[in-house]
Amino acid sequence: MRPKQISIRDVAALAGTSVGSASRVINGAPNVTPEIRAKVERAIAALQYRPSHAAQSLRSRNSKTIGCMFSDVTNPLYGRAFRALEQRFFEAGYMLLLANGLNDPEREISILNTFQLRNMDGIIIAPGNERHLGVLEAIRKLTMPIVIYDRDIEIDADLVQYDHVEGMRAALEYLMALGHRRIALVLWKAESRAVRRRIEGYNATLLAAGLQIAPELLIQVDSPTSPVLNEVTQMLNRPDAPTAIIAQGTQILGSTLRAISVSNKRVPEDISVIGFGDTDFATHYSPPLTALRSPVESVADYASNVLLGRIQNKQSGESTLKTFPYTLVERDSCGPAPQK
Amino acid sequence: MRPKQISIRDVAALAGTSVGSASRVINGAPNVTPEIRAKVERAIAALQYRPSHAAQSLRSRNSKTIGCMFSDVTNPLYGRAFRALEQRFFEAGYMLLLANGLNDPEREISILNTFQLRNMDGIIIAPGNERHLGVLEAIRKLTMPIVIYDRDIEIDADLVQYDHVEGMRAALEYLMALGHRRIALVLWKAESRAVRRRIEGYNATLLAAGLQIAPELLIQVDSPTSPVLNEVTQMLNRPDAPTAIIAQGTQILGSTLRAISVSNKRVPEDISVIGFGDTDFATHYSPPLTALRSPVESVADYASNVLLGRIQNKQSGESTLKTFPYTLVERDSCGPAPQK
DNA sequence: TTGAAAGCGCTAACAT
DNA sequence: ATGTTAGCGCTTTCAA
Repeated sequence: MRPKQISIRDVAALAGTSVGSASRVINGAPNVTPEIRAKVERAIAALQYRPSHAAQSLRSRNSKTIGCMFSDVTNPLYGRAFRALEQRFFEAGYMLLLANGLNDPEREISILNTFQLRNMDGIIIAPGNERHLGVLEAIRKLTMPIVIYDRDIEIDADLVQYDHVEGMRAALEYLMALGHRRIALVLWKAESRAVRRRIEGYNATLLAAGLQIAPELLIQVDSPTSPVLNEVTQMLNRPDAPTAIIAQGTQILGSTLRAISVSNKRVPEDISVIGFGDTDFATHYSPPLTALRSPVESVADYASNVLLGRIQNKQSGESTLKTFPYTLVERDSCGPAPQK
Repeated sequence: MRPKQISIRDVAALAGTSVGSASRVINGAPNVTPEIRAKVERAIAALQYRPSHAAQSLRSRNSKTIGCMFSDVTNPLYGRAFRALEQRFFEAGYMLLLANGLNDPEREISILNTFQLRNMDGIIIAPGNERHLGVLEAIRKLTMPIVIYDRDIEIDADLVQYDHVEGMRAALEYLMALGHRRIALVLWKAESRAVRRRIEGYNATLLAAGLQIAPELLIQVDSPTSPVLNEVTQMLNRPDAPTAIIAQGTQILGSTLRAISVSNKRVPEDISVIGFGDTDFATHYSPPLTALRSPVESVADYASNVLLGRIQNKQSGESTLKTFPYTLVERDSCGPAPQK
C-alpha cells in the first residue's frame, strides 16, 4: 500500500555500510573516513533520503523546537518579537511553535502543558496572568530551559524585560522640560508587569519633580475603545485638563487621539501626546507621534542566545536577568505647554 | 541519572493490564471494559502519566501539527489570520508551527522542506513568491494536505482567497457615487495575487464606468515609506490632482495620509480616502478611515475546517476553491467630490 | 475484550 | 573507524 518511506537502513544498504556509519555521517560525527562519508552521501542523494524527525526526536530526546507563548501575536510588539525570534532560531535549526495565550489562564495552562508534553527544547513565554496560581504551577512543572519575556515571575528562569520605569521617566521629563505640569497617563487595566512598572515610574517621577499626583489624570481602562474615548473626553473637558497625555499601545493610543480630536483640541498645539510603545500607528499618524520605542529585535537576539546557550551546554548556570531601555523617539506630537 | 520518564509500560504495570489495553484506554478505543478503563485511568492519574508525543508521532505517523507559512506575521492581516487559525486548531488538538517567509524564496523553500521533513499533518501557506520555480517545486513535493492562502498557484490544493476585484469595484463605485472621477490607487509593487487583482478590478471598473484610466493615478511603490510620500505628494500637486485615493495596508496608507497632510489637504473635505484592508490604524485614525474589511476570521474558520477534513478523512476529494468578499466599512474619510 | 509481540526510524553504547 | 544491537515509547496487528 504505502510506498514505505526510505529509512536509514536503506541508505546503509545502498552505501554498503552499517546503519551506525550512516547515522554518523548524517549527524556529522568526526570519526568517519572520507570514503565511507562519500558512499553514504551518495546513497542519501540517490535515495533522496530525509531523516525522520519523529524518530530522531524520540531517540535523542530533543525536538529541535521552541515553544512560544505570547498573549496575542496580533499585538504588533509581540509580532515583531516573534518574527525576530523565529529568524534567529530557524538559522540555528529550530522551528517555533507559537500559541496565543489570549490572557485566558485555562488556555495558558493548557498550552504550557502541551509544550511539556511535546518535549520542547526550550520555551519563551509572556503569560498574561503573572499571578495566577495555576499558570505559575504549570510553568514550574516545565522541565526545559525557559525565558520569561517581560514578566515578573518568581521562578528559576532567565528573564528579559524592558525598563518601563526609566522609559516613563524619560517621557515625563521630556514633557516637563517643555513646561507641562499636568500630564495624564492612559493605560490598560491589567495585572501586568508593564502596567505596574509604568505607573510606578509615573508616580516616582512626578514625586521627584515635586509635582502632585492627581488621580484624575491616571486612567486605566479594561476595553481599548469606547471607555477610553469617554473617560479621556471627560478628562479633557475639565477646567484643569492636562496639557499632555502619555498613552500606551495602538488601540488605547488611537482612542485617546480620537478623544482629543472630538474635544476639538489640536496635537501638539493644545495638547502633547507621547505613545508608550512605538508602532506603525505612531509613525504614520498625522502628526507623527513622539513615542517610546522598545528594542524588540535586540531583546529577541539576546533571548535566543540565552536560550540556545542553555539548550546546548546543558549545564544550568545561574538564572539571568537582563533589562533593556526604551528610547524616546521625538516626532511632532509634543510642544511647549500652552499658556493659560 | 535521569529520573527515567514514566511510560505506558509503567501505567500498564500499575494497572495490572497489558500495554495494549493501556494504549486503548489512552486513545479512547471503544472495545475496553469499564473495569479496565477505570484501572488504567487510575494508574495514569497516580503516575501523572503523559504520553510521549514523539513516540506517538513516530508510530502513528502523524504529528498533530500544522505548518503555517506567511510572509510576515507583523502584517496585521496575517497576524489576525494566524490567531484565528491557531484557536481553531488548538481546539482540535493541533499546534501550529509558524514561519515567516519574508518574501525570500530561499527561505520559503527551506521552510517548506522543513515542514515536509517534520511530517506536518497539514499546511497553510501564503508564499510571497507565487511564480518562483523553486518555491513551486518545493510546494509540489509536499505530501500532506495543503491550503493555499490568497495566492494564485497552479497546484492540487485547496484554495481560499479574497475577492479583490469585487472589493475594488465596491470602493470605486462608492467614490463615484460621491461624484469622484479622478481616483488614485496606491499599492505595493509586488508580483502578488492581491496586487494583480486589485489593479485588475481598478481598471475594469473604471472602464465599465466610462472613465479613462490615467496611468499617473496608479502608483506602485517598492518601499512603504519615503517613496510613497514623494510620489503621492507629487501627484497631489498636479493641477489635475485626484479627489480620492485608495491605498493599501497600514504603512502605505499611513504614508499616503502623511502626503495628504503635507500637501495641506484635508480628509475628507479636499480628498477622500479608502483603505484597502481594515486595521487598527484605519479604525483609530482621525478621522476614522473608510476601509475594505476582509473577513479574516471566517476565512480562517473555513480553512481550518477544510484542512481538518482532509487530514481526518484521508480521502482526497476534488480540490476546493472558495472566495470571500470584502466589506466596505463606511467611516468618516469620504465625502462628496469637491467642486472646482 | 484482552494480551503478546512486532516494529515505527533512529541514536548511542558497546564490541570489534 | 566501523559494525552490531538494544531500545526510545508507542500503536497495532495477531492470537487467544
